[in-house]
Amino acid sequence: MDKYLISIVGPTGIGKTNISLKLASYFNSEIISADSRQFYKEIPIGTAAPTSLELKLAKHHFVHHKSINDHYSVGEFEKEANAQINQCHLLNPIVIMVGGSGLYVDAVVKGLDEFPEINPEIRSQLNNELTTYGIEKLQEELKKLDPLTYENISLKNPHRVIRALEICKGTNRPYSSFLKKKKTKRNFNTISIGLKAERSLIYNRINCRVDQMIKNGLLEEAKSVFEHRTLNALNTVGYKELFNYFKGEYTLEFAISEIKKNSRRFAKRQLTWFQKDKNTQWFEYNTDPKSIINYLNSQLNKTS
RNA sequence: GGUGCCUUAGCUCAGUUGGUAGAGCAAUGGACUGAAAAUCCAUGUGUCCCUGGUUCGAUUCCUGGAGGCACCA
Repeated sequence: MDKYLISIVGPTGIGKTNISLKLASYFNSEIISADSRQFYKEIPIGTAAPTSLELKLAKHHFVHHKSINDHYSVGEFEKEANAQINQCHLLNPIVIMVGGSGLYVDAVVKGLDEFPEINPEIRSQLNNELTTYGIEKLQEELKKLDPLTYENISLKNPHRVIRALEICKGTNRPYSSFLKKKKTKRNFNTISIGLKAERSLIYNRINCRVDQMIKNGLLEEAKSVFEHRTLNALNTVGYKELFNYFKGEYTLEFAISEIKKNSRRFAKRQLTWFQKDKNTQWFEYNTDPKSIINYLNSQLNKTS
């Protein structure tokens, strides 16, 4: 039988974890997480990571395998996840991936171009330049070093401009010269499943889930990592707002409503990303898992 | 019961010396190649409370009504 990766996508709070467990149980599969915040073991509550009980129901990878102090990137994830999927395929031709981070999902399914490691010093220098001279200075630099990228990216987006510049400076080659855009060959076929729901329903679920997180001890969790608040891993919905509360800039009530709002906006961005992929088969959030399994079986038979 | 003020976008409100209206927030659409729960771009959605009157024309002025707030009884 061919090897398969079943990729489950959808906005935050729609029930991806639950479906992934049902499918894992049916196919006796292991689960790869593609969630850029559930990697971090210090922040399980605010990231709605699978509970210890759920983690016991199926073997999970890339959940709580990193510390907020670790450097991690989508490039490393792509390599590790692929290695892990190949490993899992030795035991079972079907592996399940769940995740809400579109870039991370695509990295595994579609692949990224190869970039060399860049000394992090370069990025922090560019960030200093940004704060002292403004984005225009960086835009001019990019125009000189890589006119092609200058034409193609959003120049008002500091992350994009700095990423391109750090490659140019770190390699003495234009960023654009690394973009091959060739189809990455994988050892497996991917079947994409999307979970959807009416917008108002998604928003209600998000609002309720945030209240539940507060009851489950999100404040204590956020407090315990407050001293590390400048780390990238903590530039995360649910934490940054509470940090403002701890600093006295927000009332608790306002912080909570901001968490809800930012979660809603995050869900909207996820939908924008996932809707692009025309290969995804969409199901209502409350679809009986049996229907999804039927669909998957029909796809598995078709291609093998 | 009396007096005064208010009623305009989902919310808080501005405004039109009479020519059917605009801010903030919320919301919506989009982008995305190692920061991605990050970062960035774009977009105004409206019985201007109702009813008559004046007027070429009323959301705006006037009459009456409804609702809200405050003070006085």
